[in-house]
Amino acid sequence: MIELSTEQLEIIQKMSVFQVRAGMPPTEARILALLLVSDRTELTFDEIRETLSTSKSAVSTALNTLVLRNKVESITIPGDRKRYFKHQLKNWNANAKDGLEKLLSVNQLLKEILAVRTSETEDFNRDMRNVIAFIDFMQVELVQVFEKWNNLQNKENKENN
Amino acid sequence: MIELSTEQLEIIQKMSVFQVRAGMPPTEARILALLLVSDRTELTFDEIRETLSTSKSAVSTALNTLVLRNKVESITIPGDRKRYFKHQLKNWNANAKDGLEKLLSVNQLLKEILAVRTSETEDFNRDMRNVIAFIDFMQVELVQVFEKWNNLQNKENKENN
DNA sequence: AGTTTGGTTCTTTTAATTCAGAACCAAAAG
DNA sequence: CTTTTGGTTCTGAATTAAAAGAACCAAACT
Repeated sequence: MIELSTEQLEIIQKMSVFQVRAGMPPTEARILALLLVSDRTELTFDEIRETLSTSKSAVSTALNTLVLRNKVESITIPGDRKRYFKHQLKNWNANAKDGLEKLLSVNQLLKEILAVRTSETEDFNRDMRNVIAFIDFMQVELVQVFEKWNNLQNKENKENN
Repeated sequence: MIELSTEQLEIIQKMSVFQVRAGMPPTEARILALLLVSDRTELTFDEIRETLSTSKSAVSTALNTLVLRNKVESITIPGDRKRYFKHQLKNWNANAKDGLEKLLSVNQLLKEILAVRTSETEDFNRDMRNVIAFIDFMQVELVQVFEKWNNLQNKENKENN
C-alpha cells in the first residue's frame, strides 16, 4: 500500500478525469496517474490494487491493455516473482505521433467520398478538396516537426558528452 | 427520404465507424457522414431522420450538439419553416486546432505533477521534463504550421484575383 | 379558434462498459 | 507433492450511455 499525500491524491483525481474525458477507462486512467505521481516509480500489482482499492480483475485487465498499448512497461527483477509496473514516459513521443497519424488517416476516407460525390455541388466539393489539402499539408508538416524535435534532442545529447 | 447508392451507404458506414472509434456517438457520426456523401448538401431534419431511420429525439439531440460544436450549421430559408442542416467543412481547420490544443493541454497537469514529485527519482523526472518540453515544443510548432497554412491560402486567393 | 408542421423535452427501454468476486492456474517455495 | 504467491479468466451485477416513444409546444396555416 503506497502512502500518498493529499496533493498526490488530488492530482491522480484531476489527471484521471482528464484522461477519462479523452476516452480512457477509469481504472486505466487511475493506474497511469498513480504511476506518474508515486514517489516510487515501479509498483507491484498488489501495491497498485491496494492503493487504488480496486479488484484484482480490474487491475489485471487494465494493466494488460496498458502494457499492450505501450503506456506502461512491466519489469521483472531476477529472483523476485512479482512484476513491477512503470509508466512508459519514453514512449509518449511515439504514442503521440501514432495518435496524430491515426487522426489524419481520415483523409483516406475523405478522398473516397470526394471521388463518389456528384459534380453538381461545386462549392461544397471545393471546400472538401481544401480540407483534404489541409490534412495532407498537416501530415507533411508534422513529420517535419517530429524530425526537428529529434534533431534538437540529438544535438543536446552530443553537447552533453 | 434521400436515395443513396450502395457506395454512398458503404462510405457512411466506414466513416461513422471511424468517428465512433474516435469517441463520437453513433448518431452524430452517421449524420455527419450522411451530410458528407449526400448529393444534396443541405438536408432537412426529416430527411435525415428518414434516411438514417432513427427517432426524432435522437436526431434532435445529435443535431443540436453538432451545431453547438460547429460541426454542422443550420440554415433557414425565408418562407420555409424547416431548417436545413449542412456540414461545416469550413470549420474543419479550426476544429482540428481546438482538438489538438485540448490534447496538448495535458501539459498543465504534467507540470503540476513534476512540481510535486520527489527529487529522488532523477531519471524519471528527467524523462518527465523531456515530455513536457516536447509538448511545449509541439504547441509552438503547431501554431506555426497553422499560420503557414493560412498564409498559403491567402497567397492563393490573391493570385486568383 | 383549430389544425398542421417542425421540431423539443421528458421518461422508459435497451445496449454496452466497467467492475467485483470467485474460481482457477502455473511457477516457486517449503 | 502440498502450499503459497502472483496473478488470470470467467461469470454476473451495477453503472452509464444511447436510442426510442410519447407527450408536449410554438409558429404558421386554414
